[in-house]
Amino acid sequence: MTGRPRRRAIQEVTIAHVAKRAGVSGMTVSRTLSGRAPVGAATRERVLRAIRELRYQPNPAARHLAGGRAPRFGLLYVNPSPAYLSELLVGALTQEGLQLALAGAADATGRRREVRAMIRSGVHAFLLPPSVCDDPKLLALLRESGVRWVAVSPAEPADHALCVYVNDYEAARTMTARLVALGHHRIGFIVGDLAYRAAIDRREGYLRAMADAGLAPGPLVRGRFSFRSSVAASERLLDARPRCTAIFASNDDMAAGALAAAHRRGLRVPGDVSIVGFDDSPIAATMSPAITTVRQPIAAMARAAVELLAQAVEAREREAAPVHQRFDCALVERESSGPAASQR
Amino acid sequence: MTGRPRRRAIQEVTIAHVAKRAGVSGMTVSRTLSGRAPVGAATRERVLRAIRELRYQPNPAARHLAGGRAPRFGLLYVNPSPAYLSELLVGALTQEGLQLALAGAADATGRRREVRAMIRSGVHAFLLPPSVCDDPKLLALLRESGVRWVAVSPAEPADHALCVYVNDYEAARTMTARLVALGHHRIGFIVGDLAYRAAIDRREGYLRAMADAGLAPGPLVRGRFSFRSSVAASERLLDARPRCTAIFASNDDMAAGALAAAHRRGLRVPGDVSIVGFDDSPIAATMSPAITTVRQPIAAMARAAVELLAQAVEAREREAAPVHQRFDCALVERESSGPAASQR
DNA sequence: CTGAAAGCGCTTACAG
DNA sequence: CTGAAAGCGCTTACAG
Repeated sequence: MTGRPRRRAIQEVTIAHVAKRAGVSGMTVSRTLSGRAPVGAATRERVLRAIRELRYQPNPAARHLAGGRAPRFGLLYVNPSPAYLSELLVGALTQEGLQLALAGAADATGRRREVRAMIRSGVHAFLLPPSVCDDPKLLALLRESGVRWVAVSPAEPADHALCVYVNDYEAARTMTARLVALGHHRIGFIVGDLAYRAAIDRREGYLRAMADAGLAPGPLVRGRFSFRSSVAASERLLDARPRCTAIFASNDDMAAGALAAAHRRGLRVPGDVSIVGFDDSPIAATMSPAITTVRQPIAAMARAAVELLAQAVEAREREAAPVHQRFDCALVERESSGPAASQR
Repeated sequence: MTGRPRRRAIQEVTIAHVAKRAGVSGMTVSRTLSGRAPVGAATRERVLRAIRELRYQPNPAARHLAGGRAPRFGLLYVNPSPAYLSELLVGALTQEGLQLALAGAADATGRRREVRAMIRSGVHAFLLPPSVCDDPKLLALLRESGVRWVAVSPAEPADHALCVYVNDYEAARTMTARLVALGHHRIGFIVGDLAYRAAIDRREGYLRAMADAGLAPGPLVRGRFSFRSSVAASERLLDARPRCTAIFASNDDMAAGALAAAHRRGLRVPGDVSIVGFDDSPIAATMSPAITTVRQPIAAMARAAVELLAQAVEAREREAAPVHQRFDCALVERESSGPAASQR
């Protein structure tokens, strides 16, 4: 007689069920799944079929405990835009079974304290979004602790063994070229906060495209990435003569500010002036007219970042080969841009 | 001699270290931590001290495996605002060691498929944000599967054993009363999409406050929660005579639309007309003037939701006592509201 | 009030 | 190419 089980299962189908059905040991199932050791072709087939038939799904907690795989990752965030954070999280959490510990201390000291606590509780690796990944003290702490990290859009890719980032330069160049193709010759540019690499790269991309088109760069004014900073800057831009037929703002908040400024001046968008932004933040689709902008593949970057990290942790080498993965942006053409007035 | 360990530890300090230092068994440490069984006061003290001295942090994966605690939760999302989703995630992930599986299928059928897969992989319970929690077929599936869920701001709280929601009615009443206190007697209202309970409750709260103040409800116009829908509606509101001195929009996107309409009409905000919204979405702080609005404690609700769910799962009863937890909103006064013109 | 044993589901050595 | 054993860190029965 079977004594009643001393413990109740937490999962209906385990590796043991699969093994039994395939007529092999649990080991072989594990190996088939991981691909980390040779398995005979016929055996492999039987195992895979059993997995399919039973709809087996491995238990991440058990994997974590047994092998230090299915790692627990930490994500530190500092006051990012909510849209950015949510895309980052959605992208990262796509990884099946990933355990993510979040920390968002306000100051750098608190952040280091949280990191220490996370490491003690078994966090294997960290995902560092912009600005967090540029804190040298934090990086030093991670280095000492022998813990891995991947930087997302860092200021200085060279500081990191693993990083994913976006080609701001190329995207700004493409956007500018698109405006030129629409017949715009005088294109104003609103610079962002030059403390960020992205602001610099976007400006460079714009300048390159203007030079390539044989055009004089339109007036450049300085914003601080905020709606408010942009309104005044945009009014200066709109008052300059000859007037710009297009304005390229370094982010969407500033593009929205330019839109407001244009409305105050009684200008139609895009009839009198085209306005474009960067980031595809929620405000871009919300405004009326909806703003043409550049979309970063944030979720894809987060997914790739998690993937890189998982591989690095699995490899278990002290110094993995550095990987710097660059992602391309996409133009999102909406209503705020159109042919230059002279072309209509 | 000590043979080299056959396996490397994945954690520096485990429950065994704590037990040894406190001179007790691992069991006693576990009991001290869980509070699920009596432990002598003196023993308890020693254990707690050892935990502090060694900075012990329990391993969530081991807990999950051993007890079915530290549960794995699923979060289904459907196209929410990114700000809402990120706050929800941040709030939920506050729970130490929580494993969260995300799914965001576009259609209801895909969603049910994802839910089935998650259940098979050991997800214990689900967090259902608005609109997902109002899908009867999905609820039926969860019910059949014997799985728990908590609804966040459902249309019909009565459909759920566990839910957290916000007091939209009360918040709208408070906001309206605040405008009245600022001297506004003619307050226009932009209704949202009445398919949502929130839209209805906000309107009712507004009407209640006007009645309480002995004021005739100002013109009510209909929007669809979008910026665009609001611009035309607001222009009608602003053209009505006697003119409103304040406009209360049922969400921030519509308040931003009202702001744009006021600017087009050459009206100053809040000099000529006050404009307020609801939600404290990113656009509210971005616009200039920054929009006065109502802030929902989304992260706190998510935290509470996870807590409720964890308790329900732990209790392991088929039918836990229903808990409907209501949260209060906070007024966020920014620049877009001020005293009525007549009061200045 | 406290503990020795068994087990959660998986993977890593170690053998064949 | 395959498997029996041990173990990851914790908790749940079962005894005292």
